[in-house]
Amino acid sequence: MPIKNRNGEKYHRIIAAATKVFARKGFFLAKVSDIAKEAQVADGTIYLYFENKDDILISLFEEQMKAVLENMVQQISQEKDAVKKIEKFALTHLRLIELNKNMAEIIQVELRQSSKFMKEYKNEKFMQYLNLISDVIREGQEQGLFKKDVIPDIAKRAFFGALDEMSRFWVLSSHKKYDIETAAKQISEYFLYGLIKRPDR
Amino acid sequence: MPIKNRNGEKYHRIIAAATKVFARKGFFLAKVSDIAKEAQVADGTIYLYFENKDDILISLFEEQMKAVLENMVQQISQEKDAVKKIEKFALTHLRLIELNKNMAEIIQVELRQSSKFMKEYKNEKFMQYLNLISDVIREGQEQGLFKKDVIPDIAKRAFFGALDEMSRFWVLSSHKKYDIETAAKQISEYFLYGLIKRPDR
DNA sequence: TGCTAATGAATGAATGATCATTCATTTGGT
DNA sequence: ACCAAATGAATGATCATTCATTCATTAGCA
Repeated sequence: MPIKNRNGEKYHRIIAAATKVFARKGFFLAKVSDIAKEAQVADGTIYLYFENKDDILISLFEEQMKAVLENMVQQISQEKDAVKKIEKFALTHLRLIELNKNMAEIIQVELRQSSKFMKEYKNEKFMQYLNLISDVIREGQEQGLFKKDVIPDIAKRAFFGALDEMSRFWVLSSHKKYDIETAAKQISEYFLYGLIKRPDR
Repeated sequence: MPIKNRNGEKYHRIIAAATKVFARKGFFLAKVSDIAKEAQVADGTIYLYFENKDDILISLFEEQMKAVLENMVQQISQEKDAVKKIEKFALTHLRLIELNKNMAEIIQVELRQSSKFMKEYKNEKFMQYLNLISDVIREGQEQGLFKKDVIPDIAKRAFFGALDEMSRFWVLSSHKKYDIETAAKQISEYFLYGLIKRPDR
């Protein structure tokens, strides 16, 4: 009954297998036995490490978002300038997607659903990730760099959403017409300088 | 066997019921019998109008996206200026969300999944919707208004993603801290003029 | 050291619950 | 009376989860 060994290699093997299988089929169409097969364990073994199927998904989020968040904090802190931080965020985010498509796909698709089938589960880590953006924007405003009428809580979602939609495109269509660097550059450019040639204001 | 009456009132009642139920529970957790109950028909009646559960979802998309697309084309064509068109797009998109939360939720969550469990189904209408944005951007570039180094196929996703993430927030958190008009204004402002106070270029 | 007992991780077949779908029957309109 | 439309109980397939059993490892003891 008590779940054991949340650090053992088998635990991680199952997480890795689940990441693959969920990405391929989606949470609902993925069978626990698929995950077991992919991880090369017996079906029952899964339940020595996880409470149930939902718990696999939640654990997977927690594990990966923790890593993603830490990495982003680290990357951003290397830059002083708010403008550079925004650019770095975009680049780091898209690179991450490139690096781990499976995880990206799960975060995009299943994360969205999570609130629907896991009433209790609030994605704390994700909020923290989003708030990195608004913090940078506030910083830029304090430095007198960014317009003060920008609402950081709206801008953070807009910026994240832009990156996220771009990565959805990446993940779903297997062919990359543009490389990561170009996309990241473009998107931060839009947000920082706008589409218009010579702003009147 | 042959499905009848794709225009009858019962057909539309079922679509409406499905929209409600899918939005509440998500596609996979929604039971066909839930939809039947909501539509006040017998379970079996559903199968007089739809091939199967998937077909309900697909039909629902087709119906609603058609309306959404037509409406947006109409709204945008009212504006001459590319800048105004962008602003109008944002406002119209978010208003639509506000107006029909259930549909918005389904489009956001289930649409994403669709490619995973309906291999054949390519969301043509959605691509058309996205392309409205890139068309406007190209138009703006031709008018000499928008920067020529903006890549319309990237920008369309960025802009749509920004709006979409905003509406996800709306749909999931029931409390609206900011009104539609403010959000739409902010987001188009970011894209058009950027976050930075006095652009050097 | 050599032997037996105890442990608990791992297994995978069996269980039981849950629906999507079907179809024999009924209803209601003409 | 006829026929299409509608019904909803019955069917059968699909898994998530359980649990009796196996097996390798460790502990205890002489």
